[in-house]
Amino acid sequence: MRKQEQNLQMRRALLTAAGKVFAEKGFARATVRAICDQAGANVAAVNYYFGDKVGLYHAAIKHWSEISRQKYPPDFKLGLNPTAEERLAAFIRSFLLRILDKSRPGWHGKLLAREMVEPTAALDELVESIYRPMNERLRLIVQELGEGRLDPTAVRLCARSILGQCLYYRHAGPVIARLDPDETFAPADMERLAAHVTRFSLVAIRVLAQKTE
Amino acid sequence: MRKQEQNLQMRRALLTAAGKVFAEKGFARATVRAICDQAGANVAAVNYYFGDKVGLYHAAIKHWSEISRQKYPPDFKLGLNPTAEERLAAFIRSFLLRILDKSRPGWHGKLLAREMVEPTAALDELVESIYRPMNERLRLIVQELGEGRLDPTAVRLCARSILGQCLYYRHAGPVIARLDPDETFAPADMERLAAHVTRFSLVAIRVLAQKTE
DNA sequence: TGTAATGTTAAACAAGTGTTTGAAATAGCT
DNA sequence: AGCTATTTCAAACACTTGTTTAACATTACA
Repeated sequence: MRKQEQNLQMRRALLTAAGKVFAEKGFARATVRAICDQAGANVAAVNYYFGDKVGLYHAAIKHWSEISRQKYPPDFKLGLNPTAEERLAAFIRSFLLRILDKSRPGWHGKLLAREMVEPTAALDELVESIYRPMNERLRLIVQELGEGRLDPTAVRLCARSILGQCLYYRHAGPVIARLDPDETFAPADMERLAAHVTRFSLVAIRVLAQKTE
Repeated sequence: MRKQEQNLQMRRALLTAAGKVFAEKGFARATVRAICDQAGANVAAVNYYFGDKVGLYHAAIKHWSEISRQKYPPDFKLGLNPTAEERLAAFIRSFLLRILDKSRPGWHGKLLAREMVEPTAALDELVESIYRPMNERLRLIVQELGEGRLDPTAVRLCARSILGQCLYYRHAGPVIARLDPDETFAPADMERLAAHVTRFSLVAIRVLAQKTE
């Protein structure tokens, strides 16, 4: 095997193992030994390829957020000249699917949830590359839905109300599982979820825009 | 000093120190040494009074959730025979104040947020003693607001939409701070926040109840 | 007052952590 | 083939962790 391939292959294996272990255990409780075992590598591999544990952590977060963004673009299934309603529906749908993804790209959602509760230096970069653009996109949609009758503060609050409804399923997962143990989260359920959040938010924004005129 | 007093006093000191350190660092990164230093106790104190580290953790969670519940009853400032709208407003207000409290009782909010991301055995008890009653109370309010025109699934989804809007400020705090660095969370701001969530949810529930009839 | 129970302390322990090291193995290249 | 650069490996290192221990101090109580 060529050296260059070998290098890339081990890097990938480490990033994959790191994504899994960090998502499961968090930064503190994840051990480089567990990650290296998972990757079929020696304990020293992490230091050799990524300098140290936090280097690997940053690389893993960046890697999987890239993957996740590619899999769930925020304008998924949108035609040309979509209405604000359609854009809101697409935004909520892709956001929900992204943060609740249970496959590999879903590690990003777990990693991010942990960053929220216990921020590291990685969060600053994540906010700029992911959250700020996303937030801006959502605010434009809300603003358009309000037809100019919502002041900036109201727009911001409404955007948060939307994000909060989605993120609840990510952050409060364990509580939901205990309160409603029989509930499933199959693809069809996800669509129903997205539909609810969309309708709930849509009517609220419309009525709020009417009232404050 | 009497032995009994001494015992209670040290228990309290440890619970206070544990609340602070666990809330700041989480279970894994919190060290019993840091807690004992904070409490002015010897390293062996934790094992003497609470058996081991997890024993202290459980005791601290239970203790501060008790304190928090006493400080923010869900029917705060409600008169006799309140309307569903008033009960919703009171619920949201006290919930927001509770999870965003920055003083000692606020440790409960942080501890709970950590339990969501990384559940321990303590979560089961917390769900039964806190979340299930709270969820039930909220569902009744939503049901009444829907005037019987919302099926159980819709009621559950709406209740989650409300909780999600509130919890966003707790879970996404670091992101909010980076996106809107100038924003303050003084008492007056909290009231505005509660007012927004209440209005947003109220109109959404009302319109949704009309549409599905 | 004297014995028992209770609380406190410093020291040590055993296990696990991230990281380093220096030798061995492999691939690249002339 | 022979030399160099890169990658792998087992072992060890330095450190922190939760917990235990056994001596000591204090209070309880007869």
